[in-house]
This record gives sequence, structure tokens and C-alpha cells, in this order.
Amino acid sequence: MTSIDHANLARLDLNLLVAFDALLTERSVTRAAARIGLGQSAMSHNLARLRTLFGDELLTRGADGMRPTPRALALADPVRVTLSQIQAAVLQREAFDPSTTDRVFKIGLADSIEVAVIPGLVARLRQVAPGVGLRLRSINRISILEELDAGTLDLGIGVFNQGQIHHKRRPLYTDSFICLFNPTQLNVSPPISLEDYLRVPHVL
DNA sequence: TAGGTGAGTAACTGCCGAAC
DNA sequence: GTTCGGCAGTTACTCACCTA
Repeated sequence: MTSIDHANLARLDLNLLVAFDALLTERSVTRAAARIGLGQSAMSHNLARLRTLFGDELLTRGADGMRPTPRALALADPVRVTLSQIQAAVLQREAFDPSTTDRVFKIGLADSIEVAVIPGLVARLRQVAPGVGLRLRSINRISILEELDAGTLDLGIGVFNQGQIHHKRRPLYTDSFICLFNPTQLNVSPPISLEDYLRVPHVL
């Protein structure tokens, strides 16, 4: 296990990391201050302390608002993951019991995935979590990541080849596609190869 | 069209008081 | 004595408007 440097960590104010996360999220001192209930001046002081702490400008003024430095971008994910873990450890409520909860989960997913996943999920919920409600929204995968960060979605289901460290991912199921074609028109004969498939125009 | 000017907005900074 | 946050003034920047 990694040892804790208590002497140095004692000098680190956790609120500064909260301020850092708000600044990276809002890209504005004023909005970041409002986000965590401080005045603009206090957030400006926090930014100054963060700059001293990390020895980097972190955010610089630009024509389009506050621009994060490479150092700030490198710190963004580790800080957010750390804050999430602290939040889970410190603010965790009583253990989640699916059989008694009446929580409503907001799920973002594509229509095609809804057809494949939701009937089975609803049947399962009736058995083990009868009080759970689902609020489904048809949404593209890029917006899903944004809305997860904003807290307007609890879960996103889709094909994700991008995302941040704090986006937890689990394989849900595998799927395959059927390719329909007219051998006469395309001048190919089954079974088609990958080269044949890529050579001709097609729609998905 | 280019340059000057003023208003508005946002960030920075010095100073101060409160809390510990 | 130290730290934190707010107040007030300053600075930097954008944008709209006016004029040559």
C-alpha cells in the first residue's frame, strides 16, 4: 500500500482541490465561485493559492475565457477521481438495497440499444427492485458523457471509445451486424471478404 | 475601412476584519 | 500570528459606436 505523507498533506487544503475542479469545469472564476458558493474575489484568491501550490499558472486569461495550461489538464482527471473517492467514502449514505429503494434512475441511450436492453432490464427490476423507476432518454453518445458530468444522467449505455478516467465503464453485451446485398448488382459472391465490403458503397 | 473612445465584464490585488 | 473571504479599486479585454 502507498504510504501517506501526512506532514505534506496536512498543508494541503482539500477545499483548494474542490475550487480547482470547479475552475476546470466552469473555465471562469466568477462561475466557479458561484458553483461552490464563494465570492469571485475569494475564488481568485483560491486560484492564486493553487498556482503557488502547483507552481503553474493553471488557468490563463484569453479572448475566449480562462484557458487551462497543459499542467492543469493533466491534473484535472486525477483530482476529480480523488474528489469522487473522498465523496464516496465520507458522504456515503446507508448501503444501497435494491429491494427497498424507490429511486428513479436516469438513463441515456440510443433507440436501437433501448430495444435490445430495456425489456430484459425491466423484467429483472420487477423481480429484484420493484420500487425502482427508469427515466429513459434517446441521446447520442457524445452528449451522454457531457450529461453524466453535469449530473443530469445516472447511466449511459452505448459504444464509447472515448471518455475520462472518472467515467466508469463496464461491457454490457456484444452485438453483431448483418450485411445485406445484391450479388448481381455489386458483382461479388458470398461469403464476402472485408476487402469486398470496404470496396463498395454501403449504409449502416 | 481603420482607428479612437467609452461602456461593460471579468480577473487580479491590496487591504481589512473575523475566526481560530 | 495565521488563514480565509469580502470589499473596493485597478487592470485587461471585448464590443459597439462614432468619425475621418
